[in-house]
Amino acid sequence: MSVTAAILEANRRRLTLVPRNACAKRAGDKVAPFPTRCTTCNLRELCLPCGLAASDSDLLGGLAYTRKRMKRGEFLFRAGAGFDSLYAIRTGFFKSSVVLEDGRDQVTGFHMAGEIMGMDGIGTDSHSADVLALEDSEVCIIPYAHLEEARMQRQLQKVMSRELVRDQGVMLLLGTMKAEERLAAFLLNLSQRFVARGFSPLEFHLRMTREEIGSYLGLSLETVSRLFSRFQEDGLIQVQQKHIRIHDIPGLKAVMIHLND
Amino acid sequence: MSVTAAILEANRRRLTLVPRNACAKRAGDKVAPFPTRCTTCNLRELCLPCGLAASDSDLLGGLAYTRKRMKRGEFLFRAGAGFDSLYAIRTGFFKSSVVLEDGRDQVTGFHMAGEIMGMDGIGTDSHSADVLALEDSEVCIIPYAHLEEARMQRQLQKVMSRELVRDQGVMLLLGTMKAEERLAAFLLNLSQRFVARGFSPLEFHLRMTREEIGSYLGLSLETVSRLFSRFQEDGLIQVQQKHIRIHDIPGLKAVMIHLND
DNA sequence: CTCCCATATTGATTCAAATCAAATACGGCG
DNA sequence: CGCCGTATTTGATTTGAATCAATATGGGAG
Repeated sequence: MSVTAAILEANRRRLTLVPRNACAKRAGDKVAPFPTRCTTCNLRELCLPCGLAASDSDLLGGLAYTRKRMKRGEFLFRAGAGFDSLYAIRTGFFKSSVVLEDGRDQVTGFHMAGEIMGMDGIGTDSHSADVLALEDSEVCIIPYAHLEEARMQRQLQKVMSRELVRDQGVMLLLGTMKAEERLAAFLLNLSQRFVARGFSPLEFHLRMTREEIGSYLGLSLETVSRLFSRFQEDGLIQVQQKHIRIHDIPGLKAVMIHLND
Repeated sequence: MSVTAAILEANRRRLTLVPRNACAKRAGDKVAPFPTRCTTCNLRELCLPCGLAASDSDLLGGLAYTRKRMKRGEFLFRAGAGFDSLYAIRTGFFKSSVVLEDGRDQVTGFHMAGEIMGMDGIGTDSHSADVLALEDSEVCIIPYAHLEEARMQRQLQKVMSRELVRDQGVMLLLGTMKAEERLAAFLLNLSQRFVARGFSPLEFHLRMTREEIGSYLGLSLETVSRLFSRFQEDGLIQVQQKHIRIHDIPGLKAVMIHLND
């Protein structure tokens, strides 16, 4: 696989794993009254890639987890909070970000259904980033202590490894790409992630603001806005506020890898 | 812990884990004739953080691994190569990098004694980055398939999680910091990693070129060179080619978090 | 020991993107 | 339904860093 393709693929592959058996319910708020069983989850396809798919249905059969509903604008966890659990997104959209003392912050990722969040907490037993719901969402709570099954451990390592590869892609983007290349890469990445979830790859709603896109891409919000306008003028996309329609995927790829010299 | 401190700490904590028992020797080249035992390794302190330290000495006792010597300029592995093993650095210095089609490349990390490399390969069974020895080095080969012990699995997850946190720090650096802040953060990070290994935090030799530093920091080599000169004029450091002497740690921290407005 | 090539420094100029500054458009709420 | 605050677009200007260019320095090969 080419490196560019690898970057594009990275997010699509950031798939989910499932927890070991039913979790203890967490103290208090907004959790589902009963655990949800993995066998009836409509994210099964996305949630059980590679190793844990068909061949391990015996394991799958016994799995269930506690859900938690989140309102838009609510934090799943904050940097510094203690680490207990991983979170698999059932529905919704999240952003993660880290903050510097002086207030500058950097969006480090956007997350959608089937993806795992919270792995930053494993190493130090506390989270290093904030995670915020960008729309009303629902997550599965996967207590880390309950991940004992060896197949689960391996699966988690795969997910974490892919996250490392995805981060390499972001570093490449931030370190070597020009503004227009960054935005093109961003749109292509979103497109691939949507199609992997059964949504149209050519038409979707952005859940984040221009400012959040800019933060993620290391650009000012004005630059993001201008680039959307320019891409539209060039016939690559159609933009109306947060609604995006992609007209020319090859054209965006050409912008991204700078073939348009 | 503050975010800035977290960034600085991230690399220091990127510590090693040990493999499960003696590994089969690999076909052919430059490996040590006999496996090296963990109990006699002088990186033990660095290699066995947290959970696997004193309390797990029973596990430690049985551990040994195959070593491999590397010459400066040699690749440990290339992007696309199949994944078998993780590598713990015994001695030496490495850089990892990813390459885009058009030749642009990005240094994604520098690695020194006690750190683990190769975790990018776990997710897809093939490596996504190149890893190159920047000086004559020696690594321990840790076949991934041999990591069965649950404590080892947990330990690996901790190491990978810290790598994720470290990457967040790099994204913050690339996404929000100005050139001088990036170089200050880089020097402070190196300083902390050296001191954790028993070297002076105030005086060290850079193993990488200005171009490699620039690539890692998302800057041109000329900018890196100019900033070294400016830091020297400002009395923060003393530079003579690759030899660095730090004179003012607080000053560098002030540059990094932009307190000098 | 000396030559040679890669590496590093420094200067001049250009350029991409940030910042500063309005104006406009939405979306949520009373 | 209209108001208000937030988000977005667009324009003007500044600026930080890249690029282009010319030396200088040093380490390694022979």
